[in-house]
Amino acid sequence: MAQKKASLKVLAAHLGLTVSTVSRALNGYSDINEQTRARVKRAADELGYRPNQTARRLSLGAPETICYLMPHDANVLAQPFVAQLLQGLSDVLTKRNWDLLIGNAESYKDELSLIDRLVKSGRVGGFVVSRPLVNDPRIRLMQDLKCPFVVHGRTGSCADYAWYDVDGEAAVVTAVDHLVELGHEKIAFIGAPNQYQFSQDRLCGYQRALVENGLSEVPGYVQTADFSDEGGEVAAGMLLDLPEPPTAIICATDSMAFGALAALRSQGFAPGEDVSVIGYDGLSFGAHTNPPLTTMVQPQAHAGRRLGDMLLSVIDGEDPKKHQELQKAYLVQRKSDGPLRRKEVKPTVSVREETHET
Amino acid sequence: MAQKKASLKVLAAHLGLTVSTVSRALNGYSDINEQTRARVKRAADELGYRPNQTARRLSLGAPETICYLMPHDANVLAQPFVAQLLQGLSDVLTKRNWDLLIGNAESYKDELSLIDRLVKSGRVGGFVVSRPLVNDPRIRLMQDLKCPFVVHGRTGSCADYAWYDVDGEAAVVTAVDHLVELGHEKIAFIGAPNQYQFSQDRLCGYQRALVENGLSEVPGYVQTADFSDEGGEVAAGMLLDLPEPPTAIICATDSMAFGALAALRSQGFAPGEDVSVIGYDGLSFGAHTNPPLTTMVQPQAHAGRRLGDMLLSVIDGEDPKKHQELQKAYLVQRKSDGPLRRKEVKPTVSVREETHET
DNA sequence: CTGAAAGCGCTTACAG
DNA sequence: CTGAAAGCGCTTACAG
Repeated sequence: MAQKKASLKVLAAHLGLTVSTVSRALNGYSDINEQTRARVKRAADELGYRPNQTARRLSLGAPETICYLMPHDANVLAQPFVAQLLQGLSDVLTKRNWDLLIGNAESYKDELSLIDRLVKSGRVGGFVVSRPLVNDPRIRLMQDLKCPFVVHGRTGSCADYAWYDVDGEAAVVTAVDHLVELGHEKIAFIGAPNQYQFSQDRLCGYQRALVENGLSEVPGYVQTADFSDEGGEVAAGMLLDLPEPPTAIICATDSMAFGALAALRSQGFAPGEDVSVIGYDGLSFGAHTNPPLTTMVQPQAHAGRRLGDMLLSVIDGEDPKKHQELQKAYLVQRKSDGPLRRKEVKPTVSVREETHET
Repeated sequence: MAQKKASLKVLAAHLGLTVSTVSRALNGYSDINEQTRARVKRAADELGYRPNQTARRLSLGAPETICYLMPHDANVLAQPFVAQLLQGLSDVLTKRNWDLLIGNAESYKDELSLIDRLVKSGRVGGFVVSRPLVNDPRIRLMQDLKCPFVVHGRTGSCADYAWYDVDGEAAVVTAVDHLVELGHEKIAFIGAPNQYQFSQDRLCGYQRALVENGLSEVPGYVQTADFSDEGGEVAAGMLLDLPEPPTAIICATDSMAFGALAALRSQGFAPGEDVSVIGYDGLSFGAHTNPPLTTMVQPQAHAGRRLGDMLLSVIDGEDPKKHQELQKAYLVQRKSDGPLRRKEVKPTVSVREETHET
């Protein structure tokens, strides 16, 4: 077993050199005799020396650490992207020997003070923030603090900072166009809470696509729900209770679409036949719903790595405006969409009970 | 806006005191005049002073940071518990002003060197490790390094360290008993890769329950698959191809159960009627499968907080053996289980195509 | 090419 | 009750 603490001092004593020579040898300074450097490196290996990062960072005046701000607003379980994002971020940071910190607060207010503390206490050199609000106080704070950051998503005005996003507006246009091609005209939309920019984007896509397809918006066809399946179920229920229920429903998230499918089935409609449903996210789990969910897939396998690269670039002093990346979502057709049934849609099957969690 | 750097030195100069007095005033030392302390605190507030944690930690010789080792073995997306766990951990740590670091490696080998580096470089004072192997080299390493840790799960010999686990053996016994009550005798088991201790535990539960119910193990009734739905689907397919296919299948994870449901449907069996399926995890998403999945629910809402509390206690010097906690899983019945059909099970429905992701 | 020294921003015995 | 000083383990000008 290696003995407890292998510091520069110990190494230096062991080698009959000074701390400063050892440090420079290890850090690749060119003014060190190559023979000396080799001796130092070997000794460092033998003693299992690992430079104390705390001391190093204090000396450098750089925390070499970035923080991922965990989404706290909604059910975290409905956000399977988090683990994947963290892996990608971590991959990028580990190569530089930087650390990835988790920032977690219970409210936006707490989150602001967390950010302030992390920056002013010198613990963090940059942030990644997901799913921003239309007008996001966290972003304003980080700008005030002049702390580098990159946004996973965008806000209303996103010209001045680095971001990585998927084009939600275009994606929903794609979904509407697809439904129109299938003959649908009564197309409804279940949106996410409107404080989120992505909710706005997706809603805009819906509205724009209606116009482009010469359809007019039917009162009551736009519902808003929280991210959960229950939210989607309730909202879909409202749609079905309308005097003229829609023949197709687009949901702003897959979770909500799961709920919409449940609502349809429990009222005796066959999703994908009587009423089409299209989700948004591309959760792999959607392959297992009843019927399997047609959805707009977000290509987010690389989001974490891209965000990490962008943030490191910004920290290195590059212009954040040069790091803005918009990805496209694409339609994956499973079984929850289908051609319009020309006859009037009425529940024909007997109403089945579906089990849901309490 | 607060001016850039409010250090102890700046504060002290501002107040006409020394750094050491200011430091002690802020840190609640009793030998400070209360009036002075009040002055200092007010000034600190006004200047937006936040103690530099890097310096503090260097001085204290304690990183005040713990690391969560991300599972890297399987599809991270199939591990929705990660985000929840991180939140719980973070909650506990934030209160103490400790940091939560993410450790991520691509292999166990890399992970070992990561652990070594994090400990020896003084960046981390403890670890949380999930889903241990039967004989886990990470645990041995942390023990060798004398670095505090807590295990989310257990290994074969778990007497000497702190852990938090759900009793997988008991859970599967519950599942088998339930199926036996429903009249099933031909009960199969799809296990997870056997290097994981939890796989062993759940398999043991299956075998023990068979014995306790006077059933004998049928050759081919135990399949092993990776965590994915595809794995479960393939394994279930093998079971159905047996000369005497089972009438009930228990899966070691919900993901695998999703695949098993798909396999059954694609071969024309009605899950929950022709063949019962019980999963393990309690993913809320299981309410949306076809049919909704009956499953053993792990109560893991508090896992993160408990693990955090335990780790902090161990770091504080408490005996790890005193921090071992075994939770019970419970059965949530949805629609994928049902009474044994006494007649011979044959696919009667025409074979339907199910869509899966590529 | 190597060494002696100052400094990063804290904490904490030790004086007075 | 407050101050002067040493130390945590590094980095990095500055000498020689």
